Amino acid sequence: MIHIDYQDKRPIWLQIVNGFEDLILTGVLQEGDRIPSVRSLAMELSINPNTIQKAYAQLERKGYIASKKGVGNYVRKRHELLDDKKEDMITELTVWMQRTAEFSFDAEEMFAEAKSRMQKKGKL
Amino acid sequence: MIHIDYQDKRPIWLQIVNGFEDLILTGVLQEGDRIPSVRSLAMELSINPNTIQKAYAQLERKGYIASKKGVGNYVRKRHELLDDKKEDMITELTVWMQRTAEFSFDAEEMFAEAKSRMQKKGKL
Amino acid sequence: MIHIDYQDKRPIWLQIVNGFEDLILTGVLQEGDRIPSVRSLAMELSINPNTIQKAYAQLERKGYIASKKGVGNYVRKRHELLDDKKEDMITELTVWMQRTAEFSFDAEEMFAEAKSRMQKKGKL
Amino acid sequence: MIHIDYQDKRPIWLQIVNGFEDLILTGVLQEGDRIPSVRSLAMELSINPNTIQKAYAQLERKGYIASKKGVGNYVRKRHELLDDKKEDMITELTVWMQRTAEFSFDAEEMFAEAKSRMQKKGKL
DNA sequence: GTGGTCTAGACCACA
DNA sequence: GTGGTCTAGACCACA
Repeated sequence: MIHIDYQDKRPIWLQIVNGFEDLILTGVLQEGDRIPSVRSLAMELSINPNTIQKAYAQLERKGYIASKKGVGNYVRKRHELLDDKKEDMITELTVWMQRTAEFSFDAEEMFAEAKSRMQKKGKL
Repeated sequence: MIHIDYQDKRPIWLQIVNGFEDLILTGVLQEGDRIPSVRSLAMELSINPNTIQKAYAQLERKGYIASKKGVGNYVRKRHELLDDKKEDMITELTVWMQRTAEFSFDAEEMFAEAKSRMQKKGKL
Repeated sequence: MIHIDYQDKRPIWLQIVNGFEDLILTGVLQEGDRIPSVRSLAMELSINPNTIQKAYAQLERKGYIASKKGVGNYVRKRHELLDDKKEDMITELTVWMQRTAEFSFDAEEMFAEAKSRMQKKGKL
Repeated sequence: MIHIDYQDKRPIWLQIVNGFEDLILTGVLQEGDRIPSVRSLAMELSINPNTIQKAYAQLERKGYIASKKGVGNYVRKRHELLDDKKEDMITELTVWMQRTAEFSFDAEEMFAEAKSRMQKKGKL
């Protein structure tokens, strides 16, 4: 389910957080599903349990999962999470757009260019 | 000229690098201009000279400035740097757009929303 | 593995960078191999950890190694690096050749001479 | 006669040394010619006389010029200098060739490539 | 004075 | 323990 890339600059705990976020937001993991226990995932990925613990704590803080002591960790409702994600991504884009203005770049033109690159990639 | 924010997650040397990049790319600092000496900027910002040194070494590596022992640091030609910056920002946007696709978000709609937020900010 | 020559004009950090470049390009260090930790190499060579740190940062920037906090430094893929090296060496040779032209020397003749000196050395 | 490039990574004194070496070896400056006095060249290039002094001392040490106190600096015989230069360049090439061997590159092929690049440049 | 290198040692995030 | 950042301070070449 989760894959760790040691070349990736992100710390391992963040890769795990982002991995579960994606699985939940894309619907692979559904509301109410149980995710692996700290210890079993630690075994599976050959990683220190502390690192998994840190990732799960973060996921809970962000509202993606709920932990029940002695029972396990469960995926929470997805709809609001998606809205949050969208909101975050719009904020990101707005910051990006402010920078284009700073350097007098044409945001529309760059948006079109990015879109065409997406399509080329899709065709590969 | 340069302002350090200790709340900022970025290390100090990176804030300095980014600060000068902006000053150069926006044209505040022109080709051939001399930037403060390692020691004088260190004094001004109450920062260790080694940290400034690291930032300046990075700026030289990226092609923003030319360092000469016993002389100082000078701003280099700006045109190519701007092209590089634009290219980097398009790449950033393409990555962002790929994520919208992942979650089945509508990139066009979000782009329009970001644009309208920009305009609102401009009116404030 | 690495040897520091205090008579060498190059700074220590550069000697370390060049040392690892050679070990990687010649295949002594293979893709995925772990190189010594900053502290252990510092101890071994009786050098300040900061100096090793600087060398490793440079190696990462050049694409030779990947650094991970709390994990270590690992050798990256070698093929593209070799191509880069070859390209650099051709550029060097081209510059050399331009100088021969400047003084009306015969590059072919000098190339032959260098080759014969190589062979003599090989026989020693 | 001499031109200083502040973008050049070489220190100023070395640029002056290399500048005169070229002028002498290419025959622009002939045996017995007088080169500018320390002070006049310092004035002309807007450079500290100490820097010129250092360059001239180096040139004398290498055998390119002879200084006569209170009279000036004069160019020495050229033939042997040219031979020295050629010898130095062959040594350089031999070192380069040893590195090709280290990485199992084909020196002949690279030599041909460098030559073709020279020709392309010549045609521009 | 100016940039570049290096040591000694501290502190932090990550694992 | 491991890499990354930063301070304090010294020394060197260059100008």
